[in-house]
Amino acid sequence: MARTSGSRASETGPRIRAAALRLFARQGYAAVSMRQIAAEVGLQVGALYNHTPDKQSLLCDLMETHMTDLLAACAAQDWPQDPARALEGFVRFHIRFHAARPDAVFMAYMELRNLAPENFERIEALRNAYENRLEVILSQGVACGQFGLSDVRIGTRAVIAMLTGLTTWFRPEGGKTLDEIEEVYVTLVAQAVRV
Amino acid sequence: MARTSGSRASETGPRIRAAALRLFARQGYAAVSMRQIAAEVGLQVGALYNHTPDKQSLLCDLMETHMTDLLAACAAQDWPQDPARALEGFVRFHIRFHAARPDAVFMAYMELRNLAPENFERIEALRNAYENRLEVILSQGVACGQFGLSDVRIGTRAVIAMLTGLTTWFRPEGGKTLDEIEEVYVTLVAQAVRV
DNA sequence: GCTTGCGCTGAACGTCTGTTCAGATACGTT
DNA sequence: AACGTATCTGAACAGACGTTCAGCGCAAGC
Repeated sequence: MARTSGSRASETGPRIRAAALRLFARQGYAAVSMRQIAAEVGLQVGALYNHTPDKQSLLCDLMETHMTDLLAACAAQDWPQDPARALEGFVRFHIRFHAARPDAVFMAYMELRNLAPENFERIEALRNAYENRLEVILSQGVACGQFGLSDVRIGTRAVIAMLTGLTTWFRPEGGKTLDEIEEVYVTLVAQAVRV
Repeated sequence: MARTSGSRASETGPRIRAAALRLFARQGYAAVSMRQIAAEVGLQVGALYNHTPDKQSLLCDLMETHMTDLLAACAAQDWPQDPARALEGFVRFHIRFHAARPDAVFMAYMELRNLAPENFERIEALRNAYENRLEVILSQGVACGQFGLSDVRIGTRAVIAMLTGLTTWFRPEGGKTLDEIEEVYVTLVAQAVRV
């Protein structure tokens, strides 16, 4: 046997990445084998290497794609000048974006340590660029006296952690809708930083 | 060759667990081999099995010990009746306890998915017992009108996430001391839940 | 309709995995 | 001083790992 009927690189590549993403998120990079990914897509192991140079690149590609998507979507928003409204917008944006792709978020969060050093640096830079968005909003709010935060850097990290933590327990079938949760978080964050 | 001079189970056991903890925290359970742990302690692989039935038990032991320590320390505190003061105490306790054992916290947070199902259930129950402490404080505060939280369950998780996230970026050699960070967090949390 | 080459299979590679065990040795006990 | 047990070494096990590659077949381009 050989080439399967209907096989095309333009479809197989994305299917491999989708399978890898799901498996990496659920079991962790180190615990997932290339054979497992291949089986999920319905291929033999060797075929994966027509679409990725190696396992590490697969992880790195997924991480970079996720972070790039995040930054692009973030940039596409129109951000209010008013810090309080910008902060509210950030909370809503973050929650919506992350709730829409739980696997990617979970993987991006957990698998940083499995990146080769040079890949890690690149991904971390993207992450910092995103967190910097929030930091700018908070520092503007502090500068104009709207926010009473005593340390912007710590505040930024605290808010990010609070928001990102949502993805570790939120399940669509749970009692609360995402809209309800969003409102709670908007209030929590707004109050936390108010003067 | 055989038994090494000065070898004793009462010392080797803890040394193995300490090495495993450090390695699991840094590289992840699945990425750490038994040979690696043995090398860290200065043993051959086989010797590990005098002290643990298998790799999974090693992980589970470490997780359970951590959670048990956490609950014991938490119970040993004397908690103020006043919800606002109890909340402040909880924040301080959580930060101090977790900052003192970063490896254990990181492992307990990241490796839940690598527990066998029956182990997972037990550990998760311990975790829930801890989070319940905070939930009780928050709901008491809401009940007596001190806190203006619109949803206690979501608020609990948000606060826990915010506090636990601290361990992913806090390094003792960083610019801020733990005391300074503690004060910022106390304020952030107090404001977030106030009416 | 023939040819080219992409994308697949199936098998193989060397290495590493967790775990077991016979044999050797140092320690605690007597 | 001699014994027995606790603890270690060193080697072995079967299976899984990431990666490579010769060979085959299908689809697209002429």
